[in-house]
Amino acid sequence: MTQESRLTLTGLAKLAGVSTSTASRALRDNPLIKKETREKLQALAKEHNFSINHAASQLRTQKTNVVAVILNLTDHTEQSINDPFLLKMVSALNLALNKAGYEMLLSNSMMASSDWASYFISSRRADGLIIVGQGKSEDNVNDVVAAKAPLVVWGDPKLNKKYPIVGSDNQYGGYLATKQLIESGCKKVLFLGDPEHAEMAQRYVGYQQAILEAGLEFDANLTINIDITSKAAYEKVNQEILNRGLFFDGIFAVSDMVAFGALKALKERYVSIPGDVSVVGFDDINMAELFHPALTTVRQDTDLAAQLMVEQLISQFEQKPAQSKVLDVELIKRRSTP
Amino acid sequence: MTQESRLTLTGLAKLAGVSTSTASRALRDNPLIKKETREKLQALAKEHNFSINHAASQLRTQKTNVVAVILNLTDHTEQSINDPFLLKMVSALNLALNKAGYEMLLSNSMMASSDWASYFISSRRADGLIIVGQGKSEDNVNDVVAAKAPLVVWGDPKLNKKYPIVGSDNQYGGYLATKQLIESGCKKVLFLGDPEHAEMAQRYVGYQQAILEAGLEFDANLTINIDITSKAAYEKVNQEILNRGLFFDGIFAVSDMVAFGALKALKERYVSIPGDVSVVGFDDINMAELFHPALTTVRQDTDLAAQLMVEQLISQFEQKPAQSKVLDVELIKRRSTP
DNA sequence: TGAGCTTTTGCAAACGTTTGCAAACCATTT
DNA sequence: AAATGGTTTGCAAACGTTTGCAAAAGCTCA
Repeated sequence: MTQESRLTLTGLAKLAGVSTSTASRALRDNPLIKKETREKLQALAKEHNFSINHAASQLRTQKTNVVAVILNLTDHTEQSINDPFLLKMVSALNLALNKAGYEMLLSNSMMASSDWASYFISSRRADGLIIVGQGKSEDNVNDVVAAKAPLVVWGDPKLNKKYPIVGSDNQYGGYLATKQLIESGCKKVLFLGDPEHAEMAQRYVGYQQAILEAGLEFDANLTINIDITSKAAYEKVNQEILNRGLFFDGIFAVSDMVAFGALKALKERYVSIPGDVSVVGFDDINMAELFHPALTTVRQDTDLAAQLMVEQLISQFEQKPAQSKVLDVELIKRRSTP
Repeated sequence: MTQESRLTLTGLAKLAGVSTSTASRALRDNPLIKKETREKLQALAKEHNFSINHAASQLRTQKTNVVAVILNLTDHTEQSINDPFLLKMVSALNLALNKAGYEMLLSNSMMASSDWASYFISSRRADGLIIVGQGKSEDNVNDVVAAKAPLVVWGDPKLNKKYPIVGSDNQYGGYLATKQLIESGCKKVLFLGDPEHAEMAQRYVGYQQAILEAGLEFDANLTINIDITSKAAYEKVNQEILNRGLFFDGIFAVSDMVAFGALKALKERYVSIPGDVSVVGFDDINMAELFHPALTTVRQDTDLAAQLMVEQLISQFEQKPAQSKVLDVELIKRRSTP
């Protein structure tokens, strides 16, 4: 036995010579109860190392104080679970949730493969859902909306959906990145990423915008569609150079990891950076500044993002309306551009 | 209202024309119930999108099916929450737990600042605890042990504690890394890390062992004590070179992140790698192979680790004894050593 | 037909909280 | 001394499951 029959609230009450209801109220610091009584019980609880049975409390109050965070990576073609940016997001969410008094239940999309709403919400495992990544399909998310579950999504906030989305200003980010490359003298800037993925699509729009604005002509051959992983980037860049030579002088990589993959391929072929090719990434993960050359990139503020997502979720708990939020992005200039 | 009064098990039973108890058993596929009845109820449940109220179930069964994972990072002097290795560990644990039918409650040490056992276990938030990182102090962990809570720790398994520890063979890892450096011709190998941190201490032992075995003499000046972050490594290596010149020809970095920091400093000073200085890291995070030069390092198998930790925890749930487990490590030779 | 089995179902009592409502208490005031 | 009003407490009924035990139903065989 791990535990000799645990002290219960009723037990604690008996110890203090009061009723269970008084004990309950006292521990929750309800002002109905005389102050001395409250203090006495709280002290007693501490002394006996008592803590409320959460399951019972949940059952009675219908509140779990838990938020489920789901990494929505439909399959291998997308950002991998190991993408540091996603993990950074998770850890920021963890912090923000704890600060707001919620626990975080972390789930990959395996456990509740499809029906998130019924698995997490109607089964009372969590009060709300934070879904990281819109992925390419939004069926899962729509189901959650249909079930009227409290929900916030990390994705592209410009999309006008029926649910609140928090995300960076991806279009402007793509614009900034590409503009920087063009201003460094690049004439043929590669777009390296997946233009069908919601957030990346916006970055792609920004990329095109910057090119047109600079009076350059848009060349579809410069759009390279790959999975958003360093591996895919490495392999594709390698292969492209092999097949077509160095037909570009700049790369806008849709994420830092993609940029790293590209850089690796370039270095192996002795392409000078930023001499022959300049590179700009997206995210500003920790590694960006450690890398050699330090990566010029577009920073996304994960801490603020997490905080906003939690705010929007909590406001739904309180039956208040929630809104999508657009986060400012910032270009961080380092050594992969001249 | 998010939800019109939810369907309950009793409701479902009524719908099917059976008693609540029958419904309960049917859904849990209890062979006591006739097969047709079971199938009928399971179908009905699916149709109405019913799922058991987890809180009620928990209360009745005293089982949560949740495991709390705690990142035990005492303070800023230790590995940061952003260390990719830790995050990789977390994601591996998530997978392993889900596979075993458990949910993962992720916590930094903020929420339940000290009394983990009472916060998570006696309050029935989780069935067991997985603590990642022994840190420098084990007071918290000892409290959990005293409360007889099911527990597994990721750390140094050679330490003979009263609780099961899963971890790599750190001493052998340190030995392998250092031996590799010496065999590459290094005569003065730096130990870069924190020799007081449990796991690192073992790596340090291995480092010394390899040096003595090779007939070199141990030089305390080559032990550089720093926080286990890339930033600390970068700054310290920079400063050391400034003060003492290039007084070493090899670095055993206690983690890949530390290695990256060191590499950055070396590159900025135009030290050739591995020409002038060879470097070996520890962990084999994804970035190790993307980095330039690709990092020679000692791989820790996080997937296997996670699986073992979950196994050892579950065996405690079943009142069976649990043991510490030592994981094999493997030297991955790349380009930062000749 | 009914005794004796086996299979299948239902009753009712938990699990440990929280909370609306009523009761008890206490200090004032008439 | 009783009525008044405010403060502090306790009663008892939920919340929605699970499960030991007993009862009902179905079957076989004499």
